[in-house]
Formats: sequence, C-alpha cells, structure tokens
Amino acid sequence: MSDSLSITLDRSSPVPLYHQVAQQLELAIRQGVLAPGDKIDNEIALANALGLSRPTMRQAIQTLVDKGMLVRKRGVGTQVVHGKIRRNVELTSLYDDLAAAGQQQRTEVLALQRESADEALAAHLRLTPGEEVWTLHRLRFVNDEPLALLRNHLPVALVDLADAELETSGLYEHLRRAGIHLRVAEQRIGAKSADEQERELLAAGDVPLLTMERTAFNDAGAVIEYGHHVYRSDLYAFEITLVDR
Amino acid sequence: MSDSLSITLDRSSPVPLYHQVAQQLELAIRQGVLAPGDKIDNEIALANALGLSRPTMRQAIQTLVDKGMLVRKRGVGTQVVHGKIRRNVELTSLYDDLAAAGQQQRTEVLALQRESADEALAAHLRLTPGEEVWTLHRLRFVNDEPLALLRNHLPVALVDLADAELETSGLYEHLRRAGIHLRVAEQRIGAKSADEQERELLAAGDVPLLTMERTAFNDAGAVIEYGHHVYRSDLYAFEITLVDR
DNA sequence: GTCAATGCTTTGTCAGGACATATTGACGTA
DNA sequence: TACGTCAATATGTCCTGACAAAGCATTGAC
Repeated sequence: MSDSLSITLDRSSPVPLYHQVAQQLELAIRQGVLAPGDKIDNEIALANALGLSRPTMRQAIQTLVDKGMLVRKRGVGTQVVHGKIRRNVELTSLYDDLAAAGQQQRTEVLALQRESADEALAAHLRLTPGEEVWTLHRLRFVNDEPLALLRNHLPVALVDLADAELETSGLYEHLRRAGIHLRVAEQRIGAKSADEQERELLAAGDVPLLTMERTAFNDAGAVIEYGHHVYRSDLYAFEITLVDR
Repeated sequence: MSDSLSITLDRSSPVPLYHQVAQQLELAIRQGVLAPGDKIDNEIALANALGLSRPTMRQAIQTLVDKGMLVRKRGVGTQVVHGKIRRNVELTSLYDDLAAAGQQQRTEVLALQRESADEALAAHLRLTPGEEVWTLHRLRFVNDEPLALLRNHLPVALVDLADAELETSGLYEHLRRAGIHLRVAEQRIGAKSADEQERELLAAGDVPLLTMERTAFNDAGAVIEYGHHVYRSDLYAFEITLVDR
C-alpha cells in the first residue's frame, strides 16, 4: 500500500541507482510519507515500476534494512519500522546535536600545539614515542554554560590542524573537509568525579562527569585521532540507536 | 598473500554458503590467521577456489566489511584492518563480558512481579496505562562486590519471565532462548550521583554512577524491554566499536 | 631522468534468470 | 467446527554475464 511515493532516477548521474533509490526511500520515511507499519510494494513490482532489475532494487532496500528503518519478512513483505535513526560513528556528534537542537553554542580553544608524543600517547596513536602529534584542548559552552572539556591528539603526519577553524566548527567537520574518512571508532564511556582543573573549567560543583575515550581509525586502519573528553552529566548524555543484524 | 586459510563448504547445510564463508573468514581474522594489514585474494580467485559465484563471494566479504573487519579498495584489493570487533546490540552485554573476562559473577533477583503499568512506564513501553508488565529488579555482583543495579520492564503480552532462570543467566539470553530477536535498541548513557537506595545496595560511598537507559525493539518494531540501570563507575565502563558505512 | 600515456588488475554496478523457503489464507475433509 | 493440505505470494539464495571506474605499475616519449 501507500505507493504514492514518487522516485525519480537519473541514469546519467554518477550516483549509483541503488543509492538514488535508497536515499529517496529514506527521505520518504524520515518525512513521514511512509510511516512505521506501512508496507511497501514487493521487490519485483518496485523494480519493474522503476525499470530496474531485482538485485538493484534489493540492494537499495537492504541499505535501509541495515539502518534499521525497514524490516523484511519472507513470504510477507517489507515494512517500515522506524523513522528516526541516529548516525553511527561519533555515537553522537556533540557539535551537530547541539546545532540541530537549536542551542547556542561556543567553543574556546585552550591549547593547540605540536609536540612529540610520550610513551602513553604514542601507544594510543600507535606511533613510536617521539613522533610529532597535535594536541588540542577545547572547552565547549552551551548557552554560555561550560558543558564539556575536549582533549584530542592527532598524528601530525596524517592531519593538519594549522588552519583549522576550530572555534566555529567541529573537529570532525574539519577532518571531513580535509578528505579524511573515519571508518571505525573504539569508544569507552565511563564516569568520574571532577578533579580540580575540571571543576574549575566546567564550573561543576559536585556534579559527576561523564567521560568518553575514543580512538578513531581511517579506511586503512591507521589511527587518526585519540580523544578523552569529559562532560557535565547534568547537561549531557550519550544517545545512540543500535541495529542488530 | 597468506591464503593458507582453508574454508570448507557444506552445500547440503541449511546455512547459506555466503554465511559459511563469512563465518570462517571472521574466525580466521579473530584467531590471527589473517592479521591486520594482510591482503586476501581477489573476489574472483576466491570464488573460483571455493566453487562459488562472484556475487556469493562478494556477499560473504561484504558482511565482514560491514562489521569493520575488512576494507575493500577498488583496483587494489581487500585488506584486513581490524581484528577484535564488539557485538552491536546491548552495546556490551554485562553478563557475557564478565563471563568472557573470567570474572566470577553472581546475580541476585530483588524483585520479579507482574503489575499494571503507570503512565510513565506505559509511555516507555508504548502501551496504554493499566496494561500488565513484568518488573524485574536485579543486583549484580562481581567477585562478591556489588557492581550494578538493573531495573527492567517488559510487556507481559510479549514475554514470559515466570520460569526464567535470571539468577544464573542474563535477561537477553532468556529472550534469545524464547525466540525473541532484538533488532533495534535506543540507548542513553549518562552519569549521576547515587541516591540513598543505590548507595545502600551498591555500597558505593561517593562513587559516581554510570546510568544506562534502554528501549529495545523486536523485528516488528514492538517494544520488548525498557530498562534503566546504574553501574559503579569505578568498576565498569561501556565499550563499543562503531563502524561507519 | 622525468613525466605523461597506457594497460592491467580489482572492485563497483547492473541485468536477468532459476530455484528454495517461509508465511498466509483458502479450501477441502473428517 | 476443527484440522490438515495446498496454492499463492514474497523474500532468500545462488548463478552467469557484462561493462564501468579507480589504482597501480609499466612503458614510452621527450
């Protein structure tokens, strides 16, 4: 039912057909044209309607199944199950989330310098001690209240932060613009009490802090970034949508 | 290089061929037979060697690419990038993790009862107030130290906990055995100070607590479970591997 | 000796077909 | 009425074939 959705294909576009279909399907779901519970037409009918082969149509649907937005049942059909799905890597990008929520935010760069990695840091970045790394300390405010203390380290060989506009945009956005694609990230989320420096910077009296440690890898498996952040737990929490396959 | 890996296929098995290949490839990577950096043979050669078609071989490789263990580059080949990858849903299953680490653990069921859902709980489980739900409170110990207070709610209509052996195995294991497949989960991780009851049960003096709130959905998009847990942050942290596609 | 053009390798995309299997509902029979 | 059988339907699996596009190395010209 509800095949009022209109999908247009551009065969001269470099964007793969299955991706064009997937994008327009996802948009339809996010915008509510297809609501949770709605059944979409079967693969063969859809493929015919769009002038595509069944494998291509399947591939389009599969990407949305992997995102957790559609569910297929053999002998039954394909159904919409979920509208809003959160992007994966970064768990949640603090910068983007706050921007999306319309919160006024501000970032203060406390330190940005090149230095040689000590043993512990080299281990995190999988370098040999002594190699040069960027060290970046930032303090992020929301509505003029300090929210998070962000400490990051990146190998100089792979990233250039010299001209990064880190006060006005996120670190990950800078990496994306530099053509660096983060593929895998290992994260560890915990909690701790604030130490003296953190209490001072974050103006958090006895508020427990949420900690996040992350190592991010690019396509080649090289470490791009190691960060350890602390957040005021009264102002922030991590949200994520997980999909099991 | 390093095609000493031996993959055996059973065409009479109900397990799909691409899945058999993927499983054995994953095992080889996890066991270090294929180490990060190793290149595997190209799709066509592998397919021929196993007597499979290229699409089937591709499908096998794709599942490992989606898990973040392999990376493909057009014109180059396929490489191993990551050995250890953590399972997805549950972020991390406390019970399984502790068992894998060889820690001695014990679970105490504080409460298990059927009751009718109040307004707040009904909203979490997407029921109408008054419908019956299971309420489960557990206290989990590691090495005889209290680690976490687990509070869960499940709709009576979808799950039966009457005979669940919740002292000796995890809740998720019980659900799996009952044939319930969790497909999507929304989680929220934060931190807070312990209240009086939590301080008493967890014997945590001034240790901040890590909180986890989760809503889990099955294939049909129905809510199977809502849980809010607290963990002693000096003994536990969430670990997760994220893959971007 | 340097650099650009070219060709090879490998994955990416797309088509079309065949059979298997799970689910549902209709039908027929006890 | 109750139960089992069967057919229709939809997705799951697997195959063959073809061309496109990106990376890399080799070749060739200057």
